[in-house]
Amino acid sequence: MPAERPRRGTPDETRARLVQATAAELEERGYHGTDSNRIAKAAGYAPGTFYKHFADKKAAFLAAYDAWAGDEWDAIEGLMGEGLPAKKLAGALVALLILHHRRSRGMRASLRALVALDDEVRAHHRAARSRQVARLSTLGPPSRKRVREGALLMLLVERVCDAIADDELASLGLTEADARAHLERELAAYLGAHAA
Amino acid sequence: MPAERPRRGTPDETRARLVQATAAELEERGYHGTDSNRIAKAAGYAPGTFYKHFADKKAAFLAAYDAWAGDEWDAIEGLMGEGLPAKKLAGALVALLILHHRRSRGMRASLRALVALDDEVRAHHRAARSRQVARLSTLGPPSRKRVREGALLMLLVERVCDAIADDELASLGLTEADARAHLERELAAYLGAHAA
Amino acid sequence: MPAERPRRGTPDETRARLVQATAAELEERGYHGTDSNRIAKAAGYAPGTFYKHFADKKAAFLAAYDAWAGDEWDAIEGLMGEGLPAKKLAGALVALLILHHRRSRGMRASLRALVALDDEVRAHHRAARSRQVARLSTLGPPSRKRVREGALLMLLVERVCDAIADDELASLGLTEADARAHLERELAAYLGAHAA
Amino acid sequence: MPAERPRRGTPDETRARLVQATAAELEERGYHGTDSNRIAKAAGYAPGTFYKHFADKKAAFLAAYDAWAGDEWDAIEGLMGEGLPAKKLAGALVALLILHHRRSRGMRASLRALVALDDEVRAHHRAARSRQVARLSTLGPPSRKRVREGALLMLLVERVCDAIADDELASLGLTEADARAHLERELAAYLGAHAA
DNA sequence: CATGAATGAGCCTTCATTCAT
DNA sequence: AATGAATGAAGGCTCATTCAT
Repeated sequence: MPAERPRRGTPDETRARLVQATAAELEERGYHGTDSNRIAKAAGYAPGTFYKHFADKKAAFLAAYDAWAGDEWDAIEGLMGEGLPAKKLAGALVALLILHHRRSRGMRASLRALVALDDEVRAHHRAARSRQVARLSTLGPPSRKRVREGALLMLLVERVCDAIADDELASLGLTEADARAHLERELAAYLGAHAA
Repeated sequence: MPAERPRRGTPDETRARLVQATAAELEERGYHGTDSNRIAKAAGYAPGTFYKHFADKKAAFLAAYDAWAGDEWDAIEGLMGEGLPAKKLAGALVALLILHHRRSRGMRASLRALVALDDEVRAHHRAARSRQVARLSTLGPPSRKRVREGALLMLLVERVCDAIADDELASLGLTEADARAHLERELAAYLGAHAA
Repeated sequence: MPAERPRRGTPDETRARLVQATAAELEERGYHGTDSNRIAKAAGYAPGTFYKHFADKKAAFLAAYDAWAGDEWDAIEGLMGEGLPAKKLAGALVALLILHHRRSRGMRASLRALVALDDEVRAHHRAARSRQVARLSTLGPPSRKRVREGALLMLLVERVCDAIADDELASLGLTEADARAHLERELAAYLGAHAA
Repeated sequence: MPAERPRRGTPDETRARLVQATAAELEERGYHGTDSNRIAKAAGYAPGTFYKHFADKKAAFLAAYDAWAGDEWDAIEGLMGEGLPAKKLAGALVALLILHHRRSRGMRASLRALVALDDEVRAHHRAARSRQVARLSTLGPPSRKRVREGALLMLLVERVCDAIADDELASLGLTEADARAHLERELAAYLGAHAA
């Protein structure tokens, strides 16, 4: 389904379309399941255009990852700035994160595979991680202990959201309600302690 | 390093060597980073031999996964059968799991990528998961609540062990000691409640 | 290093800059090692500009070749018009030619490859060759024999200068002094016979 | 014209066919004018087969070059071992070399282009050169002076044979008879001096 | 006159898989 | 049971060239 293509546009628009097409392809077929020609075509361009905007396939992947991670954290911060009470906030955050993970199963799966095997992707991911922790720290008094708890909580939340997004729960004997409730409880505790 | 192998042996020996070579290659280069010829050579066989023992590359991967998961759970059950007190047991389990994860970074990364994108691998993985939960249930009184807690704990443990094995902790502002302590605490709580 | 250039100028200036950039790129990377976009950028222009001035890549190559060959023969004639004695003249000529070859390794290598395989380049080159022989003939009494000797001498000089410029001598067991001396002797003999 | 292909042969035969096809393609279209798929097909094989025998396109080129240079020098040595008188020998050598060059215009043109721009090819060529000079030295008393003369003669012979093979003579105002006579004279002088 | 985004054919190379021996 | 030469579809990437502005 080659999208309607503008015969000429600003580089930024073109790049944005390619990044989006990359994300969509990643979602549907994963990093090793698509190819740059396919991505270009999905965005409405010829193969060569892809390489005017990315040095290689990996670069497009990283750009899509950055866009995705950026969106997620913008949404998180937006939500946390609304001044909701801990319990409500926890519920809203969990809902937000699950939604986000549901929309990025393929990307997250590819990310893990590449992080484990590719040094460049790994370095990129680690840097993004550090930035996330830093953003987390700005959301409250950054004591060493709180950062520790926050980071560990992030890992839990991430893994459980993945399990939900990947329909893994049934095989674990869990329902989505179980999982949500657990996350909300843990999050509320973390957020409440901060408020206290 | 094409292993020097007896060119003839029982089919089971051959298959076992191929499975092991698959695991080793997976570890070093990941599923998309190796190829069946390479695996065959590493095991000391010709390319054709690989396809005498596996229908395709994926089948070899699944066999390697099964062997790996089986080993892990055998070790877990062995440890839990030793009758250690909750705290000691928690420490031993954490050590065991970290070790196991360290030895299977590549396999686990490949697993996640394939589970998310490949229906066959997903079905296989889900079945294995259910078996793991079942094994967990036999270790104590299988109340619904305990199974739930156990499953959620498994997810946490899995994710944190991955972070340790993948050297992800530093980017999260954590030390390995932090992570271990957290897991041991959670595990001990779970195991202690059971004992009571 | 995209040269900073006046974006507007007379077409001739633009063309001259492109020809020069072509020569420079040819030198550094050879005909098949550069591309028209690169040449345009090096000259300070956009890709399209290249094709406003040359029908295709080959045309730019031929223009660069013509400029180069023209320069060389102008220099040769300039030197020969100075009325030096045969021996001195031979020395000066050899020095001049070596210098010229040193500055055009890439161009000469590309030339040979294209002449052998491309009819258009070949025809162009043959025409240039004939002009060179004609110029040579004007430098003395154009007896058939002398033209013959001159042409054969040109081939020797060309090949030995190439060997010098390409650092090929060592592998032949020769020093640069050997090669120079040989050329100077042969040239002096040719020139001396003419004077006589 | 995909050649009749043996469904299975010894690696050496296959490789030999590929080397020969490489030489033929080089001849007809030059290094940058063919591609590995085309060579494989011309030899009667699929694309993948090419890469079972050569690491890359360059390796096949070098193999073809080695075969060509080896053949030429074997023929030269064979001739020189026949004990012909200097004059006859010179004539036979010139005929042999011209024939050889006529059959390898494309290869020689590609060689020069690659030697000038590719370090690996250059190193390979230089090593071959040294071996040729060494072979030349074994053909007579290896005084420094003789080696020098021999090497310079090699350059002349090479260039003039190229000019003959490339039909360059006419544009130089020379006939093939002129060129042959010149080479024979120089060669006979070199060989005669040795005999003396 | 010059731009530069876009093109798309095509090259180099890989690798899961087959099959005659 | 094992071999290993061979396959061939396909993927990553390049680059000469065009054309709307």
